[in-house]
This record gives sequence, C-alpha cells and structure tokens, in this order.
Amino acid sequence: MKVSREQVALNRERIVETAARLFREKGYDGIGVADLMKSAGLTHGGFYGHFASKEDLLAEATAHALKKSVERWEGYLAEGREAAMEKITDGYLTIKHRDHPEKGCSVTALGADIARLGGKARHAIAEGAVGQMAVLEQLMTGDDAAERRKQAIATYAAMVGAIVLSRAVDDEALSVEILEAVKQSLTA
Amino acid sequence: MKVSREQVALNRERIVETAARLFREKGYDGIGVADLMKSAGLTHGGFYGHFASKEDLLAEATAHALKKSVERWEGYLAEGREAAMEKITDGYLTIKHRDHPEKGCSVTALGADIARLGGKARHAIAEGAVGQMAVLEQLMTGDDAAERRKQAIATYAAMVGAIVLSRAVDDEALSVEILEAVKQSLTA
DNA sequence: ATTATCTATAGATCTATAGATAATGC
DNA sequence: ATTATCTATAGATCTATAGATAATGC
Repeated sequence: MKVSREQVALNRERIVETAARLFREKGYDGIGVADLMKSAGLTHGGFYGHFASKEDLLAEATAHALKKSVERWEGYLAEGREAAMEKITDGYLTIKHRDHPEKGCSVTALGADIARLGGKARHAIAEGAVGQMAVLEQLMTGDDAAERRKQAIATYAAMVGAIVLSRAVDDEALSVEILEAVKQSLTA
Repeated sequence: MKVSREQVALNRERIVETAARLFREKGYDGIGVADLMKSAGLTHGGFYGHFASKEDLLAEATAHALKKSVERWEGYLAEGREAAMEKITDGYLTIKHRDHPEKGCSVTALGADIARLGGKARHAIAEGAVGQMAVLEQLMTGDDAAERRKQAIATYAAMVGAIVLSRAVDDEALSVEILEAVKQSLTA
C-alpha cells in the first residue's frame, strides 16, 4: 500500500486543502479525522503519518487558506486603488461569501474556535490578518501612514463583523442589510 | 429527590445562566450536558426534564445573555448620547471583554457555532442584534434615520469584528492595536 | 529494506433515555 | 399520587495508536 514520494506529497496537500474546506464549513469539532480523511480519499489511520494531531492540521489548513486569500488581495493592488478596494469589498461583503464559508475568510469561520484552542492556529490567523491589513493600508486615503493603518484595521474589523453577523441572524432581509450597510460605509 | 416548584424554577434558571457562561467560554461543542449540569449543581440525567435538547438550551441561554446585554445598553441611553456611546465602546472594545468571552457578547463567542447549527439560536442572535443596533441608532449623528441606521449597523459590525480578531490573533500588541484602532474610528 | 497506507481497536468521550428514588402538593 | 432528580446505561461518536500489508526506492 506504499505510494511514491510524489504521491505522498500530493496526498498531504489534498488533506490540507480538504481540511481547509471542511473546517471552515463545519467548524473544528464539526468534522472528525476519519470523515476528513475519507473526503480526501484516504483512510483515517494514515492521518498520523502526515500530521502529529488534528490541531496541527488545523494550523496548517488555516495558514494555507489565509495565505491564498492574502495573495489574491495582493494581486488586486496592481489595478489601482479604487478598483482594488472594489474587488475586495465586492468579494467579501456578498451573499455568496456569507453562504459559502468553506471557501471564505478563515477568521469569520474559525476565529472563535481558534481563539479557544490556542496554539499554532492562532499564529496563522495573526499572520493572515497582518497580510490582509497590509493590503488594505495601501488602499486607505488617510493623510499619514498611522492614520491609514488605523483605517485599515477598522475596515477589516467591519468586514469580519459583517460576515459573522450576516451568517448568525435568521432574518434574510436583516442579513442582506448588514452586508449592504457595511459595504456602503466602507466605499462612501 | 423531588424539589419544590419554586426550586425547580430556580434550578432551571441556574442551568440557563450556567449554560450562557460555559457555551460562551468553551463553545457549543466544548462543554457537554453532563459537565454543564455538574456546574449547575445537578446531575446530567435531570437535564431532559428541563429542556428537550442541548440545542434548545443553547437557544435559551443565548436569548437570555443577549437580552441582558441589550437592557444594559438601553440603560445607558438616559445618560445622553456621548456618555452612552462612551460606556458602550468602553465596555465592548476592551482587553477585559476580549479576555472574558464567558461574560461577553454572544455574537463574538458563538456567532459562528450558531450560524452552523441553525434553529432557534439563530433567531435569538437576530433579536439581540436588532436590539443592540436599535440602541446604537439613537446614538448616531447622521442626518436622517436611514443614515443613522446604516451607521449603527457599520458600528456594530466593526465592534463584533474587533473582538473576534483581537481574540484570534496570538500577537498581544496587534490585538490591543485592533481594539484601540476600532474604538478611535468609532468615537472620532 | 523501507515506509505510506491500511484495518482494527483502545479508551474516552458524547447525547439521550429508562427506571428507581424520595420529597412535594393535592 | 405526582414528579423532579437521581443512577445507570445504550449507542454513537471521537482522537490516537498498534500492527499488517504491499509497493517504492535503494
């Protein structure tokens, strides 16, 4: 049942990507190692050859997802300030993002879980947040760097809060109103 | 082992309050019915005489915690706009709130869990959010009601996001910077 | 020969229920 | 007599590990 080194690397990558998706969708406690490995096309006993623990995988999956997200935002920078800001808010403050946590922001989907668990996953969140905010800083219009940094933090917090709130309420009209109000407040 | 009707009511109340604290502290999956009942001074078999399921308790505990929070905010209104706004942000955007989720905002502590679980708890969140935002609306300075409502939503989202972020990152300086930046952006 | 993955399982949870117990309240 | 709480347990999880298997890579 041994596979090639190349296949081992591919298997590991598939586990990380599957975990990034399933943890965001179901929460850390919402998916077990056995089901997760099954989704990646492997059996659960093999998991511990790749990772020391489920928490280690969470940290790696979170780092992976946030890194991809930061890179996407960084790519928008070339298109100019206004276009970049529009792409970021249009991608984030939408019904599509609200309804697809498995492909969305890890802070909104796993922030509370990770805050409780501690460990390496919290570091992954910090690195991701620093990366996202660094992009936002370049898009802010404040007079000096300190002001732009404050604006970037406030902008990111509002975006995170908007998604958490829009997912948590059972009132569709209110949920959409939250997304719209925050988007308008950030682009006004 | 039967107790008086009065005692039954007190026991039920204590279960709800214990649950409101422990769910916020440990997350919905982080505390079991047995440990929860033990914390309330009862045995776990008795739980199902009070509640149909653990999820029903979550809904009731969330509604209870948010109702108390809305009432506190409403109490500030009598003190005038600026004083009320200061009390709300000083109570929310602080290290104390960040470090004590068990006494804090249910949206930040349980929003993601509840979004996934669905059911009555989502309705409790919606009612709580509507209540908090209604208070904030009265404190906003926009020209018309529609503008003040938008401002209230954006303010609430930024507050929620600030706490989620400040808890999730493992960098103390960054965590404090987030709380400070959002507080300044809301009171500037 | 080495090792990645497999099957099987240990041991510790979890929610929910069944039936016993004993104190309330008619 | 009724019923709130108790003890005990069913049945279904969960993470992690042990040892077998079989294909890679020296």
